[in-house]
Amino acid sequence: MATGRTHRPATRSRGIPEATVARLPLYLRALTALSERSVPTVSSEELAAAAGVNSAKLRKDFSYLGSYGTRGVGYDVEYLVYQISRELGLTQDWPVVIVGIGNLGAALANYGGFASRGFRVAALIDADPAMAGKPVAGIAVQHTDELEQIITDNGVSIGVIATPAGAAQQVCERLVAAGVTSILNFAPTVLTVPDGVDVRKVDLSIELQILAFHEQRKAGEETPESGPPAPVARTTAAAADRKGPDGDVPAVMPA
Amino acid sequence: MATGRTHRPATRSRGIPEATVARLPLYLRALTALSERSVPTVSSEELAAAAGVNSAKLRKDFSYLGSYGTRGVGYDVEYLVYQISRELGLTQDWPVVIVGIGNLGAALANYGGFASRGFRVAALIDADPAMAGKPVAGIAVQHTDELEQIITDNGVSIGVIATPAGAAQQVCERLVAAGVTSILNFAPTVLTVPDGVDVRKVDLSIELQILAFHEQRKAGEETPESGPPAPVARTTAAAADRKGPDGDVPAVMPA
DNA sequence: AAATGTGAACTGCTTCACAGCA
DNA sequence: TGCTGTGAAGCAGTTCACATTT
Repeated sequence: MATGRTHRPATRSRGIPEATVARLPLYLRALTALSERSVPTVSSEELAAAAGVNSAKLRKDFSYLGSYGTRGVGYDVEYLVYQISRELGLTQDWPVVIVGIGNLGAALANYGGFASRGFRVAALIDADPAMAGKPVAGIAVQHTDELEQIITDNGVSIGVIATPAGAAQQVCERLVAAGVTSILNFAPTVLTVPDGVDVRKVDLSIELQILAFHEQRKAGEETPESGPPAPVARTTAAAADRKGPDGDVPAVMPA
Repeated sequence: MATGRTHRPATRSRGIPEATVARLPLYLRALTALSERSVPTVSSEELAAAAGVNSAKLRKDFSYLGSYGTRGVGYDVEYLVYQISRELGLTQDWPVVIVGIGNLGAALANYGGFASRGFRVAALIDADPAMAGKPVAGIAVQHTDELEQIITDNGVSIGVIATPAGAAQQVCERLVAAGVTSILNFAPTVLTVPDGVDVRKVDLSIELQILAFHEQRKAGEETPESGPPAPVARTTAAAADRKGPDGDVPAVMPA
């Protein structure tokens, strides 16, 4: 096997827990809003509410960065904005390429919050020759043939994949071979990458399916009468010859 | 305070851990691919590889659903597809509305994997009167005024928010008031919802920022010489009057 | 008096390793 | 023999509660 991991092994990075890192952008966004309203200081309680977390967690998170608060007062907004930005590596500019300029790729290219905070769209790349040269979000689309050249010339280390699922792994391999070490994958596929390359995925249908799971349970609980929704009696029809502890066999697969 | 939580409190749902629920769609996708290739059975090892997880985790996950495998053999692909679909609530059809038909909303509407597996786009809604009536992905966009009517008439319980950040909370409240109990939020805002409503968020810039964090660390480690990247000497200039244990004050906020 | 920073307890998730079964 | 299913151990993340500091 090619020994490609798929997710970062959740190793603490320089002592900051992964879960904390994932919340820093949230805090940063809340702090930026406060900063724009010229609010000078904020308590863990207030900031936590704005970020949608609880205050103990927020304080613990900040404690990994250092002691940036003042007891009895709170946190200096501007100072924290800077510290978190620096911790996240946003004081430098990250050139990013987007591969696959369909509906989604175009939406991403047009997304404003992109350029604003440390990221810059260095190039848009698509496999369709008819797209080449067309401007999307003010940037001319380039053909996939030039992918390696673009990565190298611009020192790109972050790539966004917005291609169809079938093309994603191959695009991924070309990006990695050309020097990209962080990938944000919107294609509904598991990407296999070498060690040292980070992949994060965004997957609409997975999110919907998770929602459907909980939605289904709500429907089952409906009657606010019995406590737990009762084991739900999974046996619906003839469980017959199946070995499952319960459950029925479908005649035909749904969907 | 309005006592609105933001995230599900990670309560085990009918005994299935949240982390497991989040992986079921992944297994389902891998299994569906096997099913299409008419593969009859699969081992935990093979399936785990296809889904990008390790096999012990997969077996543990499946053990929460029941004993659906056969020792010495593996899992029956068709049977598992059905069991997972049912567990996720995909044997029924979920009507979904998408609010905010900009670049992103249109991309979502056009996304194929949507309709395929248990979800159906019941309506596209936008606040721009000029959009009303225009077909996107074969569906005529409707005006926000009709939101409540649409939700009620179609029995919609899942809503997708793809509006600008400023409009998201208000749209969210209208959706919830009209009966929606699950929301997938693409707007970069923290949504506040009443208990009983699930929110999941998809946020491009958060994902990029997390990648940037790790990318920055890679750059710091570059020289594979010293072990840990050395406390990085956070003091760059005059730390002066600041109380932080170290760290410098920026003259002007970056970004 | 107010709010941070943190040890300690707790909860949940992952991994191990092997007993049990086909 | 081969592979599942699962207790038990280990690890990461969250919450509690309070000593500490301004």
